[in-house]
Amino acid sequence: MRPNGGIGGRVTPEFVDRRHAEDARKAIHAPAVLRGLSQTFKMLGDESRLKICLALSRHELCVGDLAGLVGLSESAVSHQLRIMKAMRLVTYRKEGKMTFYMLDDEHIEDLIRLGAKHVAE
Amino acid sequence: MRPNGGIGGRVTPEFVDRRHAEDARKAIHAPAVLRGLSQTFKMLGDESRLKICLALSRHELCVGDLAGLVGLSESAVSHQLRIMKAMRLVTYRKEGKMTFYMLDDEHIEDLIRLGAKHVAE
DNA sequence: CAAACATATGAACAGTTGTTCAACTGTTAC
DNA sequence: GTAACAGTTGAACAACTGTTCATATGTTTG
Repeated sequence: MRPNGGIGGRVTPEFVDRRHAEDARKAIHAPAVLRGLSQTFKMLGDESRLKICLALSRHELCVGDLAGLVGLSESAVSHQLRIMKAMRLVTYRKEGKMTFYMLDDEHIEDLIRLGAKHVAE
Repeated sequence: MRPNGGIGGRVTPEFVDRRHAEDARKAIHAPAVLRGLSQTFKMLGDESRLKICLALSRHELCVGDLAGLVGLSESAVSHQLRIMKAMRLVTYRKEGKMTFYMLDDEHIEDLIRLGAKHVAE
């Protein structure tokens, strides 16, 4: 269960502080939830994707305008949008030769707003 | 300002939807805030770091116990803790040969809790 | 039909990331 | 002192990530 049988590192097989460790164990979510959580944060952990989310927070936008706003090529934006779509962060609507993207989840905006509070320290 | 002068891609120099683009521009934070935001999310975007944050949400813990809880070597945990310390996510307290780490910011827990809501869909 | 446009996509590439391994520092106990 | 322990650190490496470039798809206009 505990890796590192190497030269340095801990040898003791049990926890130093059993009570705290038990509490901590309970605080760690199930693997599936954990994966989803970290993936959601990872999506917002990229500056380009974060900008895309912010740009879409007001209205839907086409890929070209999105590219202009975030300062990326349309190709790069399109690649990111595909990932974000797969992660249920955005949806799209087709109209002629254009594709309009919009946020798929209102929670995302709350998440960014709360994150901003942390940054403001 | 808009990259991609290549073969494919948009040629139009202006925004298709000027109103929406203006609104979107306002919604995108200043570069410094943006960087801080994405870095904060990136910290939580790694499953190991996320587990460490969750484990520390109840009590302080020493490196060895932390390693046991998240299923990593102490070396790996120590490396992560160094990064998290630099990002002001955790602080530490030394006691003899042990080092006890704790969360440095109560906002982080709120952020994770809100993220969990998104995952629950 | 062809040309112009908006977007999508695949391969390739550079840069980053997280872990491991080995060695090292500092502390406690004998 | 020395041995055991707890933690830190640097180098190395594989895996992943985001962008670019070229090309492809589908739509509208003449």
